[in-house]
Amino acid sequence: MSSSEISLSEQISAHIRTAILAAIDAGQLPKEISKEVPESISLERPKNRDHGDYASSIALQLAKPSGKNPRDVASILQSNLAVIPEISKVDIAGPGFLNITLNRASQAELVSTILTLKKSYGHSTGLKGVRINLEFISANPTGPLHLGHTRWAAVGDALGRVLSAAGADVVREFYINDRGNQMDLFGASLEAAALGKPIPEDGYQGQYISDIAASLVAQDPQLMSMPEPQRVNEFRERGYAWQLGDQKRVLDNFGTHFDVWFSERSLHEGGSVDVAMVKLRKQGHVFEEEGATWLRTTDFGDDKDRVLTKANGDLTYFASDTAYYINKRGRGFDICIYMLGADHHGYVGRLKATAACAGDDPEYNIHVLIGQLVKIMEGGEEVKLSKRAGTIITLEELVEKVGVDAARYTLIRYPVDTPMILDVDVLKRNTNENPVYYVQYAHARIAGVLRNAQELKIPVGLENFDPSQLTHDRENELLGSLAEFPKIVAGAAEMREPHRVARYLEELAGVYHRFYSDCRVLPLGDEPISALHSSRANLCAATNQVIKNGLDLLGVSAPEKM
RNA sequence: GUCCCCGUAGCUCAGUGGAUAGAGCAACCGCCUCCUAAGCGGUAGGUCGCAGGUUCAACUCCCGCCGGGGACACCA
Repeated sequence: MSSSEISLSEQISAHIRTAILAAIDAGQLPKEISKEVPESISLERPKNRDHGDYASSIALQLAKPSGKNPRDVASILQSNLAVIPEISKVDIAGPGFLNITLNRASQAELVSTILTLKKSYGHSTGLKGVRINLEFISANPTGPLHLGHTRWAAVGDALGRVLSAAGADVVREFYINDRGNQMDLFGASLEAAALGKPIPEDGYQGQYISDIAASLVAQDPQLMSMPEPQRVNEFRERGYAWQLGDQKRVLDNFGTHFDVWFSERSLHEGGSVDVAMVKLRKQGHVFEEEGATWLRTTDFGDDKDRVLTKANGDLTYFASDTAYYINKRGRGFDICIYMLGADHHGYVGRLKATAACAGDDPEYNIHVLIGQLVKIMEGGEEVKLSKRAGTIITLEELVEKVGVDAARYTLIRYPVDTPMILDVDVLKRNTNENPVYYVQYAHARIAGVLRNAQELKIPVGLENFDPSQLTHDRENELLGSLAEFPKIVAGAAEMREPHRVARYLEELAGVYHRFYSDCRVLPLGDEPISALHSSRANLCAATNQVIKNGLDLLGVSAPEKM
């Protein structure tokens, strides 16, 4: 790996570690602290610019074990670090922070790195070789995708992209609950609607049922004259196909794509349930009681044991879920990520216990994300949603109102474990209130500058880039932000929190706008073209690459013009 | 009753144990004879729900309260 592929902060971090070990060898620090020295020294970017480009609190951490004053420890490290070429100065501040200021030219080399790596700047290898099954949405094929599904459609897709960028081998999977009572109710509801009869008790209401029924009959009028039970079965199966096709179409328009559409039926027909049962029995956590077959999930912290097979011989949904998990692991996935709605939070304990019953590590092999509710505001008040009354907002309706970019971006920029309120009126506005425009505008603005640079025949490209030109504080700030990107992406992947990428982009856009107001990129009037113009244009190009890469991770477009 | 999530500026919310807790909006004051003003600068706004504990260091971790939301089936 060439040095340009290791970030400057990683190099500094490694230098600090070397400096500590050297100090121990030289007897400046006691030998006993060797085991206290972390594998990688964490650096942070100080909020306050007076505190340098990077800061480390390592001296504070090592002070106690080495029996020294933290400022003395810092002072020993300071002299060992000062000789490193990339570092221009090291200050000791406060109780013993090491504040490191980088040599500006070496920091500016980042522009070359970004413009060389292009799309892959921000990719990492933290999850290399890890096979991840990412399951999200998994709606019943009995109705349109609603607001809750939409949150997952955006966040799940972004998480998939982020995990891939971190090197993981990701398969996105949609589990189709196409088996059981709900499907029968769906079929019966369609049939009733077609015949003009009242929808059955607990059946599916809503205009969409009559719409589907009508188009099924229009496709094949003979449906109406079929004998029972064939007719209701046909309504169920054709309705299923219609609805699933509709969900696929809507998700496709939304930019969310799945690698696997996994049918619950296939789980049963393919024998996965039997395989799972055998495996669980072998692990010794299955027992019979009161005529039912149970899984002793309480062995692993669940609050009660769960039924696999009911007394009447039917399999429970829990049995399907369990078999599905074991099936995923059987397909070679190391980590199974589930993205579930808040109403499923009771599942977390049992899913983890299930994994443990199957002999897996519930802390590693399975990861459950619980998404909180999305409320929607329009015209200054909350839109009351009720499935029964048919006032649901679908993914498609939301996209019609605000567009794919605004919908995706807004849904992604909040952590999923907090309830969010989505204000339709704000999303229609092209102002700072709507952060997606703030970020996209930065991209469009830079694209405009670069177009002008080309027209003015300013030499761009790396052969015209001189890092020593970039000495302005704003340039330094911008370079610092650009350097953060790979860490942000890796952290977002590790924590399964794609919203961190969105927040970072807002920060980066802000830093760029400030740079833009203070640092003129293109020559003014008759000013001759200089190396500074070329170097700044390259800095702009690098910034745009990073914004583009970030927006790509969110599935949001990066417009050239606005 | 048990479990999960939340409580940070007037509002909507960020904040992986670090220094003076941040952003956008709303309020007020400024900045376009020249690169996109969908932008930038400034002022004002805080007992980080309350009380303990751990730590050199707590909005962050632990314990207990208070307040808000949600979940608890041989339902799907």
